[in-house]
Amino acid sequence: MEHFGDRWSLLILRDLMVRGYKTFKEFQQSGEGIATNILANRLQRLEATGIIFAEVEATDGRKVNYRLTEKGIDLAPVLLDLLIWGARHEETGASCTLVLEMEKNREEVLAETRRRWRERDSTPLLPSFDKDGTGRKPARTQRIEKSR
Amino acid sequence: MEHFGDRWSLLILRDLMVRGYKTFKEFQQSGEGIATNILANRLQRLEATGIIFAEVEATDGRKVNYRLTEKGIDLAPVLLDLLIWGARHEETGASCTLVLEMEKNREEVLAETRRRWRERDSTPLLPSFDKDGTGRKPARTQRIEKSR
DNA sequence: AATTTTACTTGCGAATTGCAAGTAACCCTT
DNA sequence: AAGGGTTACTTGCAATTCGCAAGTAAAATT
Repeated sequence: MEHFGDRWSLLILRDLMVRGYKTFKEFQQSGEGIATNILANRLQRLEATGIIFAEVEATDGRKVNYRLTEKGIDLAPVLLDLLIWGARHEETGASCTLVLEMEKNREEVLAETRRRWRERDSTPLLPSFDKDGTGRKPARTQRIEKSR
Repeated sequence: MEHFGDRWSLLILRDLMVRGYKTFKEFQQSGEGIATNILANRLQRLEATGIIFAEVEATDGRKVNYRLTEKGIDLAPVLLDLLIWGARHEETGASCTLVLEMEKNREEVLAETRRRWRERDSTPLLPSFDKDGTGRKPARTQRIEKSR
């Protein structure tokens, strides 16, 4: 529990899980403006506690991709519940209705999230975080809903 | 999400929800040793964001009981998932097996937790936190399990 | 009336954080 | 193959926050 007792660790995990961020630069530019020394420190700590791990990208030796370990993937329920709570009680801009839809399909969404992280598919969980205009679908959540 | 971005807020909420703590003094003596000025500040912040509220005890004008609002009660799933994650991946002393039992009865445990908080019954959710020797049962979790 | 209990403040040194700048390795272009 | 750009950090310092010890005020107990 003490791993999340700071301003940034939870936000980094959210970016990792919900948005599809992987690299130092992506986290750094993630809106809230984390200082680079703090970001480096938090990534180290999360790695030291076995929640994430770093791997150098094969095609580009500069880039380090941060990914969730199994221990990190197991935090998915926590993050999802936080997302749901935020959607219900805070104004999170858009995507409230989508998140609250997810609540009904909690187990399916979690299974899909876990599956995607295991096979290193880091498509954003929420479409509002897919701002690059590629139009990728955000996790097939609608499809999941219908397939019950 | 930024409400929990510090070392103590989550711990206070855990004490409030899982242990049955209500008063300033209980939080202060809660093991980890929070400074009184920080505790006062965090209680104020949690109250300002509508997660808890303070009420003076009727029978003793000195005591202030901190209680969860509906918004705070809605954080129960997050805390439960954190508890489960901790039981699985960290050494939490005792009660690991009990917490992992709760995972199977997630909905029942949550319903019971919400019910108890609504009617202001602050019996500790976990027996390891009932150290006063009164021998009160810790939330009837066994009973819940059998009543499926 | 005096002491104790409870819930806080206040002041100050210590630790943490944020900001700006710098560095090193790697890639890409010419 | 040399220069410039990109990525992932580190370093130094100022500003904020935190932690500790002590103090205060109101209510209860003796």
